[in-house]
Amino acid sequence: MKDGPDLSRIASLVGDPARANMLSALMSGAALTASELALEGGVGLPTASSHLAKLSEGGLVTVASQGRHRYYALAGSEVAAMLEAISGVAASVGPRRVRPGPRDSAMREARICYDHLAGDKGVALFDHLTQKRLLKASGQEAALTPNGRAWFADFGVDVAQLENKRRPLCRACLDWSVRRSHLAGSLGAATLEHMFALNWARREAGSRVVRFTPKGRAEFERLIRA
Amino acid sequence: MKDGPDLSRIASLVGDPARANMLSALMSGAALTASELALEGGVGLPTASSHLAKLSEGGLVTVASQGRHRYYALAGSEVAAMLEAISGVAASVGPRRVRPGPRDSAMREARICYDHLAGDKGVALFDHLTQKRLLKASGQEAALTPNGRAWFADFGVDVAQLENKRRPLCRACLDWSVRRSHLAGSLGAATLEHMFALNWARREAGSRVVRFTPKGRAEFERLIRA
DNA sequence: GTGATACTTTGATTATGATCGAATGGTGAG
DNA sequence: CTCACCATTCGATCATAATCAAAGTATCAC
Repeated sequence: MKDGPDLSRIASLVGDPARANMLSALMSGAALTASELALEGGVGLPTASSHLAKLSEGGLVTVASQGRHRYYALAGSEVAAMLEAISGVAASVGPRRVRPGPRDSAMREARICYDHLAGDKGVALFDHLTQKRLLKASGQEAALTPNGRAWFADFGVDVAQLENKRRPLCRACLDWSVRRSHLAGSLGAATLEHMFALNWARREAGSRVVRFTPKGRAEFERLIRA
Repeated sequence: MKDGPDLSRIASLVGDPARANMLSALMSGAALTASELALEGGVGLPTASSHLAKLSEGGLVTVASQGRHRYYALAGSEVAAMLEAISGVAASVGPRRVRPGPRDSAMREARICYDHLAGDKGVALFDHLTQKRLLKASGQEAALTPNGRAWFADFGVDVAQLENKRRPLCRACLDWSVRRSHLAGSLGAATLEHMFALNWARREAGSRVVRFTPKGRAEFERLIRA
């Protein structure tokens, strides 16, 4: 026994309902204050503070003090990917959630995953990119082809600028609702950003749901049919 | 809050040290009896039994009664993938494991992941396959090209027979030590099986470590250099 | 049948940690 | 400087669940 890294240490951090809810909220990619997270977690401020200290100590979240606020955020996309993986299992072996509900179906169609697009729409985009050989994916790695570079330029995303950053340009992130990959990395983030700028979609306040406008929906369809 | 599936329910199952050790042991892919798992978990038989009941109830493991033995196994590769994802985070933000130790480096080189090859060797194989366009991977999905089919036939794996099974032929599984993908699915399992049959490697008793023989190491090198 | 083995259940104990009220430490506004 | 606000720390309470001993159930060997 005691092979490999200590699973239980990390898992038990996620294993508390209050902390799990906080982490879910942080999956939106936004940095939230302790009070906001207390609300999300359904606990009092002192309790939330103690939880956040543990998460921070455990390396799952980072904290940035800004004036009298302290902003908490996920420690990285790796943590986000892990949370998606757990969500996947929870959904498949899950408690057979009785009524999916409208919020749930909206989440399945399009949502934020850390900072990029997930759900049916995210997977559809990823599929299109790989099928048209605009993107070459192997496992969690992914790389743009020359054609892909042109495609994104045409769409309006400045790939060259993104490449200067330390963060990987393309990543494949496993989607919990569809169980297939969607585009992550700085390119994934920039793409979603651009869709917001084009007014194709907007975020629903206080949730991970991304709502497409009728126009946006049509344009998106056109984009991935072309 | 209460977006998506219930993370904490699953995570808390993995969050207990005894259960985490048991699950780690099951990552070897073998089905183990309750007494063996009690040993792995470092707890008494009654305790282990209670843990196993919870894991089974939670859908993480399956149980098969055979005579007076009850064999427990991971519920599926999805659960295995989740455990690898958690391992990845645990390793990266980890408790700065002081001494990696020989066992650890052996695990990094080659180990069993559920039923296929993981570690440096597993990733090297996967890289070779995708680079030579023998395998086309996109996210967690992967598909053999015609060339790839020939390559595996040449190696000695009967692909056609594997395709009849319900289980997917190819999958990409994220490796916790290397953080890149290795080959999973029935093809991944059959490949490792064949390597054992060729005497290229054997399993170390009571652990996930796969030890390559000198001959096996050389042959493997040749295989992925060709 | 009897005894032995493999496992689960029950019940009681104990330890861990989640929770909140009250007090404390910083930060910004006036 | 003082007040208001955000957040953490402390202290005490309380609930959950991990643990094992002992008893119970089931299967196999003979």
